[in-house]
Amino acid sequence: MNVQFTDKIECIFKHTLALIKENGFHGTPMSMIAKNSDVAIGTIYHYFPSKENLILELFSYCRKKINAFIFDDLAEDLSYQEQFAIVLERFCEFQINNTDIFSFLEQFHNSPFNDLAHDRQKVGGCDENNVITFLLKGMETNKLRKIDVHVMASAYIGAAVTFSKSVIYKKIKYDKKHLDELIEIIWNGVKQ
Amino acid sequence: MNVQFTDKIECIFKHTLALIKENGFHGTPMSMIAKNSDVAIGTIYHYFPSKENLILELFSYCRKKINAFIFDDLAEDLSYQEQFAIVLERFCEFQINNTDIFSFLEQFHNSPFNDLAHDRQKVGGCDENNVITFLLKGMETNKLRKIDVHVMASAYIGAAVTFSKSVIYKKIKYDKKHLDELIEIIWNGVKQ
DNA sequence: ATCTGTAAATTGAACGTTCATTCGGTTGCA
DNA sequence: TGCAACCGAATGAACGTTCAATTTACAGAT
Repeated sequence: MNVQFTDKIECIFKHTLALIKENGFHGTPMSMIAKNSDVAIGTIYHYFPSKENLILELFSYCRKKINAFIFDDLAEDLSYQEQFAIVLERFCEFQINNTDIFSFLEQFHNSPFNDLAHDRQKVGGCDENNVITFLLKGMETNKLRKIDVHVMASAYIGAAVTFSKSVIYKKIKYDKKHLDELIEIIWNGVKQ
Repeated sequence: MNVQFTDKIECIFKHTLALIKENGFHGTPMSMIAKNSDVAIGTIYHYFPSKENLILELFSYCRKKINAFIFDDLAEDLSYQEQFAIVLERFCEFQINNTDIFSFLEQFHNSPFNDLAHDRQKVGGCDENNVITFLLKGMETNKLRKIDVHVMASAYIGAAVTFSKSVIYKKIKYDKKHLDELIEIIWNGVKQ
């Protein structure tokens, strides 16, 4: 299967995300994906051998997007604490501005599809290795307390995921004040 | 619809949970629920007008269970900090020991069913009001910092949910040491 | 430029399966 | 006797997938 994304495949991905956010996995038949993407059903099956494979490829596509957004161009010259805040902020920002991807990833993680994804290295839709590596670096340089890194990652990512959901469901307004409060809670909890 | 749970309805609920955890919403037909519960399909439709209604009632059932487990008999004579730790611990313990309920609630929250649940008061499957009330009490008595209570709830519940997932997916061993680390992170982050 | 042959892309009607739901009938109990 | 609980084969709609046919893309030959 071809994996450099042509316009057509990207188009199918985008409409699939929108439909799944609206109707869930089961609620979005291939026929609807085809219609919304302005292609025939046969075309989708030309690129993806099955619906399951489409979902799996879509998952991989989403994961690349979120990881690139969070970790690409992470200014190495900033202090660790500043980077710590930026990663959390980008994480929330991505989820809040890409609710269809966020919704898809959440559904994916809590479905049997999750077992089919070969690489199980993930927390909250984001490639876990990047987060773990980042936190370990903080421990080695004595910026963070030395505790189990997966426990720390739970607090870090878990807070971000739930905060984002609260914003999306309108329980929290997304502004700098609230974000800074969240970052401060976590930083106070994990700093050396 | 009758809502005092007979043995039969409880049996249907239990098997539905197990099946949904294994196969997801779409992967569990009514016929399979009937077979595993040792009743006829017609019997299920005698108690529930539709599959959707069954899911909705099941959601309500699960929510009552988790709330009762966490907040019933919460010793009022303990210090606030001790209660803070116990609520978090019970939250994690429930999820880890009831993975089928946890899995169902996670799927439910990230599906279109969620929009059908009338009362949207929830964080991480647990009735939000209880958590919010508990945290507000901590602020009023100067045990907790006075920041937006929903932000604090994000950190509190989010950490617990993600921690539980990490335990379930075997990234963290569930023992007192790890749990205490998690509690300490959050407590350090929010204490006055 | 024009033609030609081949492979890739695209189409959508048709197929077979699965599933939620129905309903006419049976059992058990008050 | 009546009513609620219970049964499961039958129904019909929805869905994933197939495939034979058609169009497009394009390289090489003229």
